[in-house]
Amino acid sequence: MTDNGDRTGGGGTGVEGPADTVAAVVRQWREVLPELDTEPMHLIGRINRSAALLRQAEEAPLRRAGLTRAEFELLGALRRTGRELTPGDLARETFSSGAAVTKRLKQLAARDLVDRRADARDRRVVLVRLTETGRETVDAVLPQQLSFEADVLSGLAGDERDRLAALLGKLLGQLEGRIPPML
Amino acid sequence: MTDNGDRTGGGGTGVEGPADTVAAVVRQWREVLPELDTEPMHLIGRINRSAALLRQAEEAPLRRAGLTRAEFELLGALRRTGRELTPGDLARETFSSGAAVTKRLKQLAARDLVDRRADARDRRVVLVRLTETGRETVDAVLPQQLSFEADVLSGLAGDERDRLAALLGKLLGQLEGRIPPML
DNA sequence: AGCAGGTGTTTCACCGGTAAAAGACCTGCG
DNA sequence: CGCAGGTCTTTTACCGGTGAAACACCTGCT
Repeated sequence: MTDNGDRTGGGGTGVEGPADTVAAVVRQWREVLPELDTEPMHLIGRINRSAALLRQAEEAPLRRAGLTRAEFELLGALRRTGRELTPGDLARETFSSGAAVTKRLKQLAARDLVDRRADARDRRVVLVRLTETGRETVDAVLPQQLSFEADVLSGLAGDERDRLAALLGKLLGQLEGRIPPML
Repeated sequence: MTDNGDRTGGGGTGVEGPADTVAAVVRQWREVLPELDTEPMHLIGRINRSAALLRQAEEAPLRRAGLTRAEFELLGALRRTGRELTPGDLARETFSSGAAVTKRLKQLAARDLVDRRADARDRRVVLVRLTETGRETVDAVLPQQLSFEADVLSGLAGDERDRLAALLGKLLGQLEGRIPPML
């Protein structure tokens, strides 16, 4: 029982919330299909769009370092766990297929950013670790990412950020609980 | 399997915030690079992860309709504007390259979901519109998407949703203002 | 009129991702 | 022991996306 979908309520045009792209899209849908409850779009559309813009913006520092986002996530997983990981681990950490990981590892190894060695106990298993340059690369790029992120987020007050993070955490909890086929 | 599964023992103190994936990742970074300001990660990591999970979850109804997400967005743009659009328009609406739009249009036209005709005034431009079946397809899928979205969002109280949407709108405003190289 | 330069669309060559099969190896059970 | 079945990684075949070039067409200037 979602509460009444039509929250135009006050009838006022103009005194709307944010004038972002998503709001415009939702408005179009409402005009064409007024019987639909378009409320969820505001939230989910904004999440998707924010994510897309953030990714795109963060591409810049990565390109400078000659890295793909996916490659960086792989290196990041190695860096933050501080251990050697197997390709399988990395696939799980980065939410991508094993095949993709293999391909990336091949390239990263060719550029001497990671190192692969066979596991002694189980020769099916490969152990991947950062090389010195790999570690340096991550440590050089990450602060740039973070400072960019902090910059973007500076448009929100500290407590707004906190509330936003908390609410997203709650939502994410729902999502991760609901869709847990993997992991 | 990685025999050293001692992640249980390591982090025993449980009274943390949301127990989502992002929190765990941030915690790892903080341990390895304590001097970094990892605050932004909470927010941006959650946005990215939520977006990824949402996309993945919404893939299901789309597959049932035999559509890709990108194809659906293209059809959706046509549906919600209610007009004929050119490939260029569609590229801008769906934030993808012209080449991608051309490819998708070819497939959608082959399946008789869209219709292309040359513009009379300017024979360079193509006008794309939904066919009857195209319209029906969108109108059948969209409510499923929305009801799924409403379902996911039902974990949040109404005012939480509103605040979340408002905060994201503010953030999105910043982003769209900051990165406007395109559009 | 004719052409230089601009715009809209498509084609081309390539890149990275995936699912499924193949390959290599372990392990437990008869 | 020896092999059937499972696990981990890589290979294969293909798919969709992109940037840049090609193509087709318009328009303004001389």
